[in-house]
Amino acid sequence: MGHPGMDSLEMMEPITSTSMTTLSPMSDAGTNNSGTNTTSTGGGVHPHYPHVNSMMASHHHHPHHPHHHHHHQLAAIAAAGNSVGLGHGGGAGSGVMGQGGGGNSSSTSAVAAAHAAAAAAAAAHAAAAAHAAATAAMHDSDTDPRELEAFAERFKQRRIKLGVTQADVGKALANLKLPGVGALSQSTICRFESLTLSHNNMIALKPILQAWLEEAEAQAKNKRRDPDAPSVLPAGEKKRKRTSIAAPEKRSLEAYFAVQPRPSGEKIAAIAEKLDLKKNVVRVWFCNQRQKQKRMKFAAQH
DNA sequence: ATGCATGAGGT
DNA sequence: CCTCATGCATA
Repeated sequence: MGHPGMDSLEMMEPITSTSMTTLSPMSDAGTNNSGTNTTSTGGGVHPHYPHVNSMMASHHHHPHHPHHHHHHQLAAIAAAGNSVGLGHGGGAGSGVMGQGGGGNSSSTSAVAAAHAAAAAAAAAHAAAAAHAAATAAMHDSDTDPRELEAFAERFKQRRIKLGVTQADVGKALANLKLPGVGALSQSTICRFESLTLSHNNMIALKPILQAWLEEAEAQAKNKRRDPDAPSVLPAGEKKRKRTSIAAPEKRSLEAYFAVQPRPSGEKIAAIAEKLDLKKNVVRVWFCNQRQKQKRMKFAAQH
C-alpha cells in the first residue's frame, strides 16, 4: 500500500501490522491527494497582523507597521502587581507550572497560589503571604470544576441575552481597565465558555469575565448602546496562512502520538521527513496535541 | 468552533 | 525543547 502518510519509520511503528484493530489509520480508498498546504509563514516570515484589539502587553512586539496607527494604550501595568496571571505584561507565561506536567504545581500566579493552597496546603510553611492573598481573593469554590462549569454556562447564557458576541466580550475586557487585564480574543472567550481551557486558565479568567458580566448587565439597564467602530483593517500587511495537514498525514501523526506523545527531536525530524512536512510543523503539532489532551473538558473528571 | 502558531518562561 | 496562555485564520 503506498499511502503517503502511512509508512513505518525504522524506529517507531505506530500501526503494528498485527494489531490494526485498535489503531488503523489506514482506510484509504486509493485517492488521496496530499493537500498539505504550504505555510506562508513557514518560510521565515511571520507577518504579525496589526491586530485591532492590541492591548495585550504580551505578544505585542510585532515588528513594525507601515501606516495607520489607530490606538495605543498605556500598558506596563502587569509588570508590577501581576495579581491575575493574565495580562502577562511581557511575562506571558504566568508560568504556572514547570514541565512536570503531572499536576498543578503552581508557583507564581496568585490564582495558582490560591489553588495550590486550597488543594494541597501540605507543607506550606513559607506561604504566609501567598495564603493571605489567596484567601482574600477567592474562596475555594472558585477552583471547583463544577463551579467553573456552572459559571461558564451561566456566563454564555447571559452574554447571549445581552446580545453580545464572544468577540465583543473580548474587546470589552480592555475597557474594564482592570490591572493587568487587556483584551482577549474571540477564541479565548469561546474556549472559556466551552471549558476548553486549562483548569488554571479557567480559574484565572473567571473573575475577569465575571466582572465584565456584572458591568455589562448594569449598563444594559441604562440602555447604553454604542455605535461600534467600523474597524478599519490596516490594509497592507499580508495575512498569515495556516498550514493544513492533510488527513492521511494527520492520521499517521495521531498513530505516532498514541505510542509516543513526546518524541525526541530526531524522531520528530524522521516523522517530518516521512510525512513530508516541515519539522517545525510536526513539533508544533505534537505540542498542541499534548495541550489538547490536557485541557479541561473535565466532564470525565468529575 | 477549532487548527496551527507564537512567545514568555522554565528546565 | 517543553509547557502554557493566547491568538489569527479558517472550516
